[in-house]
Amino acid sequence: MVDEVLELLRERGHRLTKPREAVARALLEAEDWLRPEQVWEVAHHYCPSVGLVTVYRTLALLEELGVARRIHLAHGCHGYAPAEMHHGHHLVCRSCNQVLEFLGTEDLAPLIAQVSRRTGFVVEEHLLELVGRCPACQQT
Amino acid sequence: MVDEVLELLRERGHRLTKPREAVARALLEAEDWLRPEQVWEVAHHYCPSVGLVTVYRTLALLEELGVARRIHLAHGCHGYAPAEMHHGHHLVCRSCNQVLEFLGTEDLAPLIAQVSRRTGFVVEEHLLELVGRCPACQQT
DNA sequence: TTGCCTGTTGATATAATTTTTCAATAAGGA
DNA sequence: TCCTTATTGAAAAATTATATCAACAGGCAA
Repeated sequence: MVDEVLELLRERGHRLTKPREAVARALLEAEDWLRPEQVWEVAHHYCPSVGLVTVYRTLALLEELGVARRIHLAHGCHGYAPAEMHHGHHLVCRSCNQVLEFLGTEDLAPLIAQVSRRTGFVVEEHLLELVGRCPACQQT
Repeated sequence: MVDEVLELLRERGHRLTKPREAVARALLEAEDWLRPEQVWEVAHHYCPSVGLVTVYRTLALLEELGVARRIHLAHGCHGYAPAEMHHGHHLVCRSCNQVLEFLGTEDLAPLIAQVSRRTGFVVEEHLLELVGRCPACQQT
């Protein structure tokens, strides 16, 4: 899994380094999306010397390679999820900020095709965020 | 238009102030979404003394009232659009960052209803972002 | 294996954006 | 008009992300 990413890096002419491996590993083993700083905490475990700056750089690189996906959060900072995990969309609770993934990408295909036809855009990815209140937070 | 917002503010127990009116006016007359600083520039025109901090506070308040909608942009900062304008979604060009609005909310209604039923979430708003390349940027 | 070239890194500084603090101000009811 | 208190604006602080640059290390060639 991580190996495939490292292989991809090499193919594209990037060097294989410990920091990059650590960041890739941290992201890929995530159960959920992580904020850059959280990625850093985990990556740190694999490569103690890794700096936060490199985490940012590597996440951007992984996004470019299609391995990571950037998520836009309600409160302004960014999160990243492994790309294959994020073929679903997310559901954010406005109160407790929990994020639930749900599937349903195929429902959007016709819409995307239509938009693409009308605007000339090549749509490379999409993000559907539903914001609301989870069952627990509705009771407040 | 602005009057309705002011009325809504009063109904909810908020005070009617020049800065709030200026921010509401700036946002409502926008052709497109604006970043907080852009809102400030326009609001400034209606209330020269208004500070950027108040713009942030008022935008948050307007969002709470359902008058403004927060938009999550690719590069991390936020933008706001009048709520009624933003019943469409947006299409972001990865290269030049231009944002196009497009309609199609009704297509999502069944999906939202289904998710709501399955998860127990009350979905209050949604955001669909398509990211890709605009016709001009495809040629690079 | 050794050495070299150059892509990468990490620390620091910097930038950009948003939030907090708090004294002064002004809205709106009495 | 007066009083209470929500609201404001300026400055400071916090947060998040990026730029700079000398030191380092990956990987190819010899």
